[in-house]
Amino acid sequence: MRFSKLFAPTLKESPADAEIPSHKLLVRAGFIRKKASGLYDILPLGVRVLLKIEKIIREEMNRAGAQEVILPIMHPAELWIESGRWNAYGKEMIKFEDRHGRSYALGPTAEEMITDLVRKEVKSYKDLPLNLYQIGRKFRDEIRPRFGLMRAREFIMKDAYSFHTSDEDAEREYWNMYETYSRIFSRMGLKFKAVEADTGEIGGSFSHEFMVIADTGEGKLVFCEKCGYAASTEKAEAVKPEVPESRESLFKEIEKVSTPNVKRIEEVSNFLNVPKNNILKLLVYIVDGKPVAVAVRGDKDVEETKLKNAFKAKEIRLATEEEIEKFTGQPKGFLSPINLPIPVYADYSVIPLVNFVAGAGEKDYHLRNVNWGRDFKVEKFIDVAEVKGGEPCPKCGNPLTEKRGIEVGHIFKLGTKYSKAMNATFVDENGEEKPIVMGCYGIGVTRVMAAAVEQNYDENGIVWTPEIAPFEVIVIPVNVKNDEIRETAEKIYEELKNKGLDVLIDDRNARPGFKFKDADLIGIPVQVIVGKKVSEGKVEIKVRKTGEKAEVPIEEAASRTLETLWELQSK
RNA sequence: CGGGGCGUGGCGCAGCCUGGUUAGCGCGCUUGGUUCGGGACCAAGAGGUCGGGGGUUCAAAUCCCCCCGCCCCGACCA
Repeated sequence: MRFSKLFAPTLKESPADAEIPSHKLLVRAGFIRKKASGLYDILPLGVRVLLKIEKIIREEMNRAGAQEVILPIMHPAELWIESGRWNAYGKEMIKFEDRHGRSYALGPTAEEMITDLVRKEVKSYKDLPLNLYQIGRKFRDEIRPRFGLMRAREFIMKDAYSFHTSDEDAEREYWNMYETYSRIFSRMGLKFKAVEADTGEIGGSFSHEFMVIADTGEGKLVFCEKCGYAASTEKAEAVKPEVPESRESLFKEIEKVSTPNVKRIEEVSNFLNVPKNNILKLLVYIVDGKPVAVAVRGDKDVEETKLKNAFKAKEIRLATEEEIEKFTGQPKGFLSPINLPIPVYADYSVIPLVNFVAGAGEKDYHLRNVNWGRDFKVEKFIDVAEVKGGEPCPKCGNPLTEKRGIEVGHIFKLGTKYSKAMNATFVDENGEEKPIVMGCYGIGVTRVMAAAVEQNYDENGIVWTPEIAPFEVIVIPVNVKNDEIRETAEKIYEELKNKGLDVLIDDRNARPGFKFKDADLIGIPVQVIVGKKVSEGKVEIKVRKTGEKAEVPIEEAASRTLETLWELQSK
């Protein structure tokens, strides 16, 4: 490809509406343009990267035995009504009608569509197992699209669905996909972690998220360097503490203290000079319409996904101030677990607490030396606090490491949720009709592109790994008006193309500095710079990532470039 | 949905508070020339319904109201 013909409008300045590096750089370097909130034009450079990402995905999915299909983006409403998700999926789904008044949705995911296909065509155990995937656009009307490609309303996803005669076989495929995903992200040169995850809207029994480690990630994860345990904080389990021996003997008398206008844990801690971890934080949640009190240690945060799961609830939310007063008869900010008219569920972190501070149930007062069991009843101890770095690993006890990550892949073992709802069955060896057991597996293709940038950039621009770079090499003649330089560059360009590389030649009549800036910004991994030293028979090979330069004889330029790429890939 | 911010040539911004001639600046673009190893310089140009609508006023980019778009924070610590 010749740069003079390439539609890659680069910008000197970052767009005003971009916040995170991947968004700024992808726009600046001419990979994407915003069309509207959460909607992006993808320009040729962006398409090149996406195609490379898709190529790796296809190769690995095919190798794993999956087969590609293309399903409509327009989903008939009936299927979603049948699965019960037409309303359950909610406002995130874009719905519309055709001229006949028939309802459709723009597919946010395709369990219904694929299950419909398979239930019609698959009748016997002999047709199973089956793993079908597609790579295409998905639509989700996000509450708040943000961070460029990271959370867009239209995006490209690879979604795969597998079908099995048994739970065991579905599990086998689950791990097959786990391995496949690991290979996919490794091949892309990304630093990632597979973490145990919540199953969320999709449902199913267990799942893993593949997270690309990056500070700007929306997700948090913890992992154990020792035993390999890794989980999303939406899922990570806390170690259940022992009830302290003879704790009753330590109990002191409750003492009521005046705490005028002191509400927040931070304020209480300072005012009473008590560490946050000896204060009870009491929250009122509305769990599927019913109020419950949730107690956690003062220095902990409630992880709402864990809470939702602990109650097997459909919907949970914090109570409003009015609701709190209505259901508890106590003022917000001074809630006491004592004599609460609603049940108190306590997080594991409350178990070891003795003589702690809690609200007094009346304005401007707290209590010291409160003890669960003696002063109030705990309905049940549940694990609902967010696990943080430094806390013990639930598997081996080693302190956990905490990182932020971008979810680029998610695999689920679905079980029979959809096959039962949609009556997708097969006949087994004994002539018995059974529901098909399913799994599903997604990769956010456009998000991978953003995540890759988020993980690989510097002050000069993007630094692509060779595997997904839009071009593997750029040949830069520093002055195209100099015949010797131009001709040498053209020769090397042809040679590199003949070696099968994706190569760009910057044949623009521009100053060298201008070309260097663009090459760095776009992030092409290897630059072959053809300058004045051609007269001495030499050109320069520069590695974008490290800035290392090597002078090589013209004849070796192509082979040395190839070697350089090899080295970059093996790292 | 709640809160905050922004909207001025293609891009990034100033001007607005305190209304007053031709609405500025940098980048980019066009033409000519000089340059040519880290986003050159000189000269001459083109390009704007100041997001939209309504209002106040002799006069509105500027003040008021409504709407639209975009961004950020939040929808959590009782």
